[in-house]
Amino acid sequence: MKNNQSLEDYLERILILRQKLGNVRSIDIVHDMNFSKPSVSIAMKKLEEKGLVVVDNLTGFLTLTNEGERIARNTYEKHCLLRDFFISIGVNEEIAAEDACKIEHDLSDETFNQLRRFIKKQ
Amino acid sequence: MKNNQSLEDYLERILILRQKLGNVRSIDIVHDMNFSKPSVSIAMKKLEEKGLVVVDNLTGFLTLTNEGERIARNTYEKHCLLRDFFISIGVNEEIAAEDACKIEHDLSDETFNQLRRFIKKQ
DNA sequence: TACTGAGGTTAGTTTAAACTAACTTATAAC
DNA sequence: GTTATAAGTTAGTTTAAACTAACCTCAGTA
Repeated sequence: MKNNQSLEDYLERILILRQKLGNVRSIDIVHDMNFSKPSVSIAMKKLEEKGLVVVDNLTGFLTLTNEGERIARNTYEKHCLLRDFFISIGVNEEIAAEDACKIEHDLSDETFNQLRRFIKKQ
Repeated sequence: MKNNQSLEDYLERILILRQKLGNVRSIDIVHDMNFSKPSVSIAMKKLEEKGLVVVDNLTGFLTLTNEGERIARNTYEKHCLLRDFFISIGVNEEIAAEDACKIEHDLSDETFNQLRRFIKKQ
């Protein structure tokens, strides 16, 4: 996945909202991410086209496909790894989470792996 | 500086090319960054408007203003900090530099400071 | 039954940062 | 002195991801 930073964010957010709310609709993302309804609507359409999300016609409930779930979990795991690392070196929790959000899409797998290894060794 | 990621990159690149070439023109950035001439031309115009760069009419040489120099150095310092940290935990040099490039604009000052502290303590 | 509000869509706009094609201008080469 | 090349600019296009305004549709209620 290149150039799909924002779509990864949406997937991750669906994962997190699912834990919080059970079922997730577009409007929940609108409220949670502070995006406009059209922005989310269009993003969901793209995610459906890419086979990462299924939107239920009747209920509007969003479901992650296997691939969507995989990406969401992967992104979330990176997020947590970075956030917790930042917290562990003394960054305050809110800023740690913000910074993790910003860079979780950009780091290479190699750097993530080495960071994971490094943290375990600490 | 928010939303000026690419401009920071240009400033940093001017700083680095200056060390390598002495004088720096737009065309040097074109070759170094693999951008088109118009992209660089327009970026330099923006940097001039913002008072970060001066372009010599006759020679085309680019000079960083005090503020431009400050930003360039700051960005470069962050780049090196991240790159060296990644290398120190086992990431290969090329990937370390690439990843540093990608995230050097995004991390908060707080996180940079804590990272600096942490590295010193190691 | 008609109205209201919630959720979602359509159409068109904005912004940033890249691009190509085609132009200008000045210098150097023959 | 004409021509070719190098550096830079102008004009217009593309893409991604946001936006607003205005619409549709359906469910619940007065």
